[in-house]
Amino acid sequence: MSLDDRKLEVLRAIVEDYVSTQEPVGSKALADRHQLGVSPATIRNDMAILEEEGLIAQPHTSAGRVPTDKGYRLFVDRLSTIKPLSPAERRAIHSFLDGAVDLDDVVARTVRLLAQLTRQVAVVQYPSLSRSTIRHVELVPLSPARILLVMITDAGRVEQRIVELPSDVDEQLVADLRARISGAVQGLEFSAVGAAVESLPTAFEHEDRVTVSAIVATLLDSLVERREERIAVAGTANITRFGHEFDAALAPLLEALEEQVVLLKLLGEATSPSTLTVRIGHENPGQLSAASVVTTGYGPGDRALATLGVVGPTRMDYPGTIASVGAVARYVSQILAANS
Amino acid sequence: MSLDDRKLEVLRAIVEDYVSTQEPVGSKALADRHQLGVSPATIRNDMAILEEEGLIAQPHTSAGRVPTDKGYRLFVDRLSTIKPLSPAERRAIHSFLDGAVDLDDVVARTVRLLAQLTRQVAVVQYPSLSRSTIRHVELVPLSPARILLVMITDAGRVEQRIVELPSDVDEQLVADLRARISGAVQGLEFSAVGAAVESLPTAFEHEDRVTVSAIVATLLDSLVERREERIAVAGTANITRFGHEFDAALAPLLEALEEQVVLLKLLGEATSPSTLTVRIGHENPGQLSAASVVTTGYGPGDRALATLGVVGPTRMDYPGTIASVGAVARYVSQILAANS
DNA sequence: AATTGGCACTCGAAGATGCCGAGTGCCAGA
DNA sequence: TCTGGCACTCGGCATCTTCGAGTGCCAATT
Repeated sequence: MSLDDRKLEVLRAIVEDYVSTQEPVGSKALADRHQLGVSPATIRNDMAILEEEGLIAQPHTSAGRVPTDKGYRLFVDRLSTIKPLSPAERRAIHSFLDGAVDLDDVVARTVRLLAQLTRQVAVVQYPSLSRSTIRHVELVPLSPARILLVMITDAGRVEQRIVELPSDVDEQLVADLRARISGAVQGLEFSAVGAAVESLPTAFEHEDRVTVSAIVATLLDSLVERREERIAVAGTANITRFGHEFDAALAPLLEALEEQVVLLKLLGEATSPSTLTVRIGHENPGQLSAASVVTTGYGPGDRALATLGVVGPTRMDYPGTIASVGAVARYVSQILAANS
Repeated sequence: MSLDDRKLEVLRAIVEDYVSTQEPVGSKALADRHQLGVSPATIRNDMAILEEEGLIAQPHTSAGRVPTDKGYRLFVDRLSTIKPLSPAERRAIHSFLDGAVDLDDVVARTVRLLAQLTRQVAVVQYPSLSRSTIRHVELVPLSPARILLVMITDAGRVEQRIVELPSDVDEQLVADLRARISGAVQGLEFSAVGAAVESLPTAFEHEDRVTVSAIVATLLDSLVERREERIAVAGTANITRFGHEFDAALAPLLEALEEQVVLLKLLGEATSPSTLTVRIGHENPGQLSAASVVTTGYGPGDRALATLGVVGPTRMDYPGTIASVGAVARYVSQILAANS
């Protein structure tokens, strides 16, 4: 027996009720709260079939039904319509983000906004260096043997590193090198920088090559560094609302949220802002197999420089969360585009 | 009746047992586990007096005693000796912090180290700008109407801001201004910068004053900005170990740890690394009245630029925590001093 | 063939009950 | 001042009972 429309309707009703009440839902409650036009007994038969299909389950014999991960998956893929944001939510997004003064501020505000809108845990990756292009490179001599290397990306991100040189270096050389590096890499993607600067040292006098190599090496270093992937998290206090399934699993979850590595895996590859990824329950790596994750990419003008999203219980309001994540990603992208 | 030595010894025993077992401790257990040389009955009499003094309390009639905030206070002030760190802990501190490449890295490592050592929540403030001195100021023209302002402090912190100018400006003026600002503020504390640059615009041609004022204003701005007080937090997962008192109060605690304002109040004024502050229970502001906080200042060569510390349950291992916080602060201070 | 009402059954949640024992306070004696 | 003895209190725990929500199945109806 296949799943006719009414059975799917029953599944949708179960998901919606369970999300809002956080309690297993029974056939009677369903008949009362939704206009399905059939009696509880009929619904029971449908539920038996949905259960056979693995879409819903009973926590224990005399309880109502709860959607399984598979059930949520079907709901998200085929049954849910995008819930439009309320005017208040739209206003919140604009007023929250409009005051941002620089990139750090944009990210900080975005993550807090998302946490507040979705009442879940928000995660925002800083625009990735490797996918950004270089707007400007600067070398500033601090002392004879110390140089400040500054890089500015098209997303407004400023990276700086202090380079300790093996020997003193004169200002003329620095200025010269600055001009050459600038010329070589301006407008390039970071991922292409390596090839572009590789041959630079050979253009210099032999005695200067050590110095030049040191600077070039640092520049390359900072491309692969830990800071390349900074991540902001907010709304961790919301996990207390995730429900009793998490009472025992709080520690692993909190640990996961402090681990860069886990978070990066979580956010995954940046997708275009118009595509949105939903990962449900066991579709996530181990520590997070009881959670769902909604992510999408963002960046100036639809170029996905980084990923943002939220982490919540599998029993989350998918349509609402999806709408919020999408709207925020689009608006942040606009702001970044305006600032370039 | 005053508190003779044995009663204080009983209090110490109660604190130590309660900290290690997390359970109210009774007279019998005390007599068994400590060599007090008296019988349980005697201990009971002593406990009755300690209770009258408000140093210990009974959760309910037929339970053992638990130290009150006042009891912990007395324990910390007069009964606890500093617990020397284990060699393993010393090694951990060194190996953890020695690999740090720059200030951000030092802070990031410190906060994780503290969380790991104390198994509590660690909080580290970035070296405060206003108490730092300026090592270097740089102005980098990015485009005709855009300048990058970079400031480097003696703690190695690099602050940068992009200044949008009202009109184009030529490079000569920028270079000139750079030299003047540099001369005026180098070596000064940030808090003294305002007075030092105030009169700068008047030294320029009338037509340039608008530009100069804009740059000076941004410079002053960045002194009072939100980023002035960045704070790193780690070990939030440890709150799950804080005990059942916190089960209900998890959300407020997590919220407090995300709120800059609360954290700043928590860390308070930076004290010298040799002084250490312990705030117990209700001595803390509202949301944290169930927690204890151990903080101390740190900075290059005993100049307290910022504060670091840990937040834990009132029932914490004070001697151990105090030793860890102190040792970490001292070592970080050394590292900062070495880098200046 | 699908739907429905009826009905017996299951089983967890929530109380009620009773016991156990840790811990106390008090007292009389050393 | 300390100690052993003793009666008392009361929370925790295990056990038992009750209650009812929810189910599956079946025979009757459409």
